[in-house]
This record gives sequence, C-alpha cells and structure tokens, in this order.
Amino acid sequence: MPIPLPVLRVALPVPLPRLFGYLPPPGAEAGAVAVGQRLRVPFGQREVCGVVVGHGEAEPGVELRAALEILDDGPLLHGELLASLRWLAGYLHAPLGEVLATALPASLRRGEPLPDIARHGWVLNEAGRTALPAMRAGKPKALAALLAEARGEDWLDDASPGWRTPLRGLRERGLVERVVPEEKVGSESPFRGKGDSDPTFSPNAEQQLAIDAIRAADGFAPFLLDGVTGSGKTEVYLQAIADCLARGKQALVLVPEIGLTPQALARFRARLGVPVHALHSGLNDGERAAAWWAAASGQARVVVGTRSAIFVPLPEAGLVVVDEEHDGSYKQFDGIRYHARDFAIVRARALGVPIVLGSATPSLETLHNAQAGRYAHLRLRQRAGAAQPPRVRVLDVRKRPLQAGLSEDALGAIRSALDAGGQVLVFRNRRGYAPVLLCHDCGWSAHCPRCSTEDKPTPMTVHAHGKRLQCHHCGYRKPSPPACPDCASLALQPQGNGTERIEEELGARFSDVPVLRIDRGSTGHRDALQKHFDALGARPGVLIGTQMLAKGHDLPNLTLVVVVGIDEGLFSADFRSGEKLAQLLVQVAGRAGRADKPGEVLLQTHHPEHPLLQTLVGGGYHAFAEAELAMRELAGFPPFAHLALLRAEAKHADPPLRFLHEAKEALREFPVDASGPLPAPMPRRAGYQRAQLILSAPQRRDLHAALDALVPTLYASPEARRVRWSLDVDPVDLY
DNA sequence: AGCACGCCGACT
DNA sequence: GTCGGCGTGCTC
Repeated sequence: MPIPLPVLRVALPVPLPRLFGYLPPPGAEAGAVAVGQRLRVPFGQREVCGVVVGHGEAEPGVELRAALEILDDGPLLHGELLASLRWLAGYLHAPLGEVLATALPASLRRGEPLPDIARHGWVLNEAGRTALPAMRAGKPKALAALLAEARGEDWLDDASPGWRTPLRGLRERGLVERVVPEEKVGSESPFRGKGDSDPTFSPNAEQQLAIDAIRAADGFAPFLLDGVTGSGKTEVYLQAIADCLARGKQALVLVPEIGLTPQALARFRARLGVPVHALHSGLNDGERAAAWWAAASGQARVVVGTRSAIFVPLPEAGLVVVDEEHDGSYKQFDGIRYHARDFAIVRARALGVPIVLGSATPSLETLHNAQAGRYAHLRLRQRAGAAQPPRVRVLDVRKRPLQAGLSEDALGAIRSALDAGGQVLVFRNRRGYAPVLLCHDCGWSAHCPRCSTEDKPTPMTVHAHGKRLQCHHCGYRKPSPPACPDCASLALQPQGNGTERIEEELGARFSDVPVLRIDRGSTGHRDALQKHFDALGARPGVLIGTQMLAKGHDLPNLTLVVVVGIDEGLFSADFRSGEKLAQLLVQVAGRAGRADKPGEVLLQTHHPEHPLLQTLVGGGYHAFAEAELAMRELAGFPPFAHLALLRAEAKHADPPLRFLHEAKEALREFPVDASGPLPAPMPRRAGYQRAQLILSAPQRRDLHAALDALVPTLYASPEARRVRWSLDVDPVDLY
C-alpha cells in the first residue's frame, strides 16, 4: 500500500503555466481527494474553483494554504477525457487550468453543484383536474391536458418541445405535482421506437458500402464520408449511430453552429428511438451543465452539439461523428484556440472508437489525410431521388453595366426563374448597404476612428439605407455625415453594394414577389430565420443573404442561385481564401435544384478566366482540391507545413514588436521559419496596436519542439508584461 | 485573469 | 485637500 502523497496538485483557471499545491481542506486527507474532483481554494485575495490533477510532495520554500472545500463526491474530469485534455494543453501550449476550465460547462467551472438530472414525471393534481376545463386556451392549457395522465420528461421533450415554460406557470398556480420515475410514468414517446427499423430508409449501394465499412470498424478508425449535397450523409450517420446504440454505446455528433436546427434535432430524435441531448449556444448554463452531466453519467446515449460539445465525457463511447468537418466554426478564435474536429480525432483515438468526418467539401487537411491513407475515404456520388446536379455558369461582367452590383444577364435570369414559378437566392458576402461612403468631389471616404488595416484606416460600411455608418471590425457606429467633412460637398455617394442595397434594388425591380434579406443585420436568430422561410413557403420569391444562407433550411422551390462579389475572394492574401471560396460556392450551389428541375448557378465575376473558377466549374470540388493541394505543397503551406501564430497587442506599437522580436531571437537555433514580426492585417483594432509572428515548419514535431522551448521564455519575459499576447497553434487564418 | 498597492491630475 | 487613473507585481 503506497502512502498517499500529502499535497494536492490543483489546476486553476488562470493564465499561468503551472499547477498550484494545496493542503486538503480541514478534516480531509489528501488520499481521500481523487484526481478530477473540483476544489474551492483560496488564491491571492479571492477564492477560485480548481480541479485536482494529482498528488505530490511539499516543495521546500513554498508556503502551502489549505483548500476550503471539496465540491464533488467523485471526479468530474478523469480517465480518457482528462488524459486527452492534458494532451490538448500540451499541444496548444496553454495552461492546463485554462484548458480544463474551457472543457467544463460554465456553471461547473464556477464551482456550482452538479445539476439534478434525474428524470421525473409530471401529472395534474386534484386542483389541476378541477381547473382544467375552465382554463383559457393556450400553451398552459394544452400542457395541462397532456398532464391529465402522468408523463415523463423524455415524453414531454418529444411531444411538446418547450414544455418547461408553461409548466412553470402551472407549478406556480399549484396545479401539477412531480412524480418520481419509479412510479412508472408514461415514457413511451409518440415518436419513438422506430429506431433502425425505419421502413422509409433504404440505402443506396454507396450508402450501404459506407455503413458496412463503419460497422466493420474495430476500435479507432477514422473515416472521411465525402458526399455531395443531397447524397444522404445524414442517413449514414443515423445508421452508424443506431449500430452504436445497439451495441450499448454512446454516440457524439458535432455539427457546425448553423447546422443545429430544431428540424435536424427532431429528425435525430424521431429516428433513433432514444432521447437526443443537444448542446449548443442557445442553451442556458443550467441546461448545458445538465447535458454535460447526463453524458458523464451515461444517461445521455446520443449527444448532438456544436464546437464545445467535444468536451463531454463519454464513459461508454462507441462513435464520434463530425458533420461538415470543413466548417470554420469548429475552430475557437479566442481564449483556448482549439479545433474541435482535430480534437475529436484525438479523443476518438484515445477512446478507441470509429470517427466519421462528413462533408461535401472536405478541408484540404482532411483530404490530404485520406489520400495519405490515414483515413478511409468513403465516397457518396449519387444525389438522392435522382436529382440533377445544378448547372453552373460563370457570368463575365467586365464592361457590363451593373445595377446594385448585378448585371443585366443576372437580372434577366432572375426574372425568368420567377416567371417560371421558381425561387431565387442572391448571395453576397457583404452585409450592409454599401461597403464605403465616398465624396464624389474631393475623394474623402468614411473610416473607423478606432481601426485600421495595413496602415490604411478601415472603411466604415454604410447601413440603414445610407443613414448610418458602421465598422464591421469593432462594431463602432455613427450617423452618416450630411456633407463631406473635408470639403463640405453634398455629393456623398455610397460605393459598392451590400445586401441591403441589393435588397432595395431587387425589391423595386421585382415588386410582384416577396424580396427578403437574410443576414446578421436583418435576422435576430434562428427562429426568426425559420419564420422567413415559412412565410415564403413554396411561392416564387427572392432571398438575399450572406454566409448564413449557404446551407441548412431547405427551400422547396429554389431553381436559381446568383453569387456576386466573389472577386475579392479570388485575390485575397490569405492562403486559405481559395479553399474557403470554393467550399462556399459548392455549398451554395448545392442548394439549387429539385428532383424534377435542375437548378442553375450563376457566378458573377470580372475574372472569368481565373484558374480557381475554371477548375471548380470544369472539374468540380475535387479537381479544385487537387490543384490547390499541389499549390500548397509548392508554397510550403498546410497541410504540407505546420503553422503557429504568435500575436501581441498593446496601446502602443513598440512593445508588441519588441516582444515578438525577442521571441524570434529565442527561436534562432530551431529548424523553424519565423516570419515577421509584422503589424497584423488588422492592427489598431479598437484602439490597440497589434503585431504577429508566423512560425512554420515542414515537420510538426520540429514546430512543437521549438514551442516547447519558446513558451516558458515568453511567460518569463519582462516584455511579456507590457503586452497582451496569445499563441494560436494551427491557425485557420492569419489575421 | 483578478486584485492590491502605489504614485500623479481634476473635482466635491 | 481627496477620488481615481492605470503601471507593476503576485497568486500554492
């Protein structure tokens, strides 16, 4: 029997690259506190909540304080999850305490007790039964009617989504009572029990091949499920999840932020025959903690969630799915800059389970891994229901007159599509009314007083039909000036076209049909978005939007997609901009067309000869990807090199540059290329001067060996205290 | 990150 | 005369 070491090694949520030692709280022995338990400890002048990650000996010269309280009966972070998080902290070169804090739901991070996730039932009491007939029609009455019979919470989740709100009212009025689960409440869901025997699903040959391959996997096995839009990737996921459930295991499904629609969840629920636990930004802290703890305790068998759902514990894991694996929303852009898809691979390996990465437009990293034989490459080439792929046409607009950025050809195509009873989507990757406000007399243009790009001030975007200026980088707004501040001319003209201006133009031109704008400015949230779609139904109409429209939400009658403003994407300095543009165009194009009517996609450009467009239109996404991978290899960019980005910012320009020069100097002996320091492409963001150093190495291990040496010197550097710095390992874009 | 301590400008 | 600005230093 080894004698337990007396000091608790605790990870605290502070940006310091070390652990802190504590004595156990009064009355407890260190041996009685397990790794993974949360602890409330005194820290400086305050109290914080940390996680025990080990036991150790007292170090000489360190005055230990005693912990205040053990917060959990058992460990929260342990086993595979804790091991994977330790790995992640090492990989990102981030403090373990910050990584663990990021992995815990907010309420647990703050030290709040574990949520009660016992499943209860609800039933009307005597008073409720008496009151029911006289109740006013509405949600409370509808729920009360359901509760004439005892109902379980799972049942209510399915039958009456959002039931907790009216329930609160009924409870306050004393009309319902809670029954414990043992009392055998009605748990049989009206939508459940179909499971994998769903008779409506008959896989095609390619789907069957994919399902069989995943089914045959034994232990860790990564798959790229590479299927065009409409090829039925979701059906493959559902079958793989059903197989996983049949083996008595848990499944985790990651989806991009915009992918987690109520319809998608309902579809999962209806098909799988078990409750599906959702984990996304729309939940409050309590709901997030409940879903997390439900996974940890094994109660949740299927968890569907966005980026941070990759941190749920999976004690009985059987499968991980990452849908739309190429999606940028899997990368966290502040704090702990992890990539959920990459961490999902790490966890699947540690858990010893298959992982399916699905996409119609796989990231070049993932395609490269598949080509190198590290991932099994499953292809779905057929569109379901024999739907035709859309016809894609590049529209040369050089020297053509444009109306709000649209050529006569495009406007004519919209008219024809509407006259044929179709719906049209106009895609413009730029919000607002116009990108710049220009004085026609002296050339003055409106700029943000707080931001700048490459030494030039950042233009402010014109909004509200010309009445307001807004900076898309820092959010600063002000009313448009009535006259030019430099020459007092009244000839201020909005230049370029945002979605707002296109809406104005198309609304006037196609006044016989609804013209709707969908973007972050016009649409509050997902419910509002759905209302727009519902209101339109299958009628002819025009939708104008940004990224948000690229996927999700089926339009039943979409026959034409017009994409404008792609030229910036063709010539951007960012090495990933071509990949992003190609993915966007393919995703947008995938929305056009129906079973009986092929869709048409118009790409409006001043550069019809551009190789990206030629390759993409002529050969499709995979031809593009092959060409782009060859270019990346020549240029020494990912996936043929590995990058890290060291950023620093301060109110003055000097300290960040000095700090980064010092870092570069410290790397001289390492086989790592350090480029910079350069002022960041967006310096002076909201009044701060930013600069960055790009580190790159052909071999990942060389980059990480250099960072292992560098990062401790950064923490120790006196220069570091004069700046705010951050390290981004595997940055997605170099801004 | 917080939080305290410490030394210089405009205000009841 | 004080209130408060944020530079600097520390956290088991």
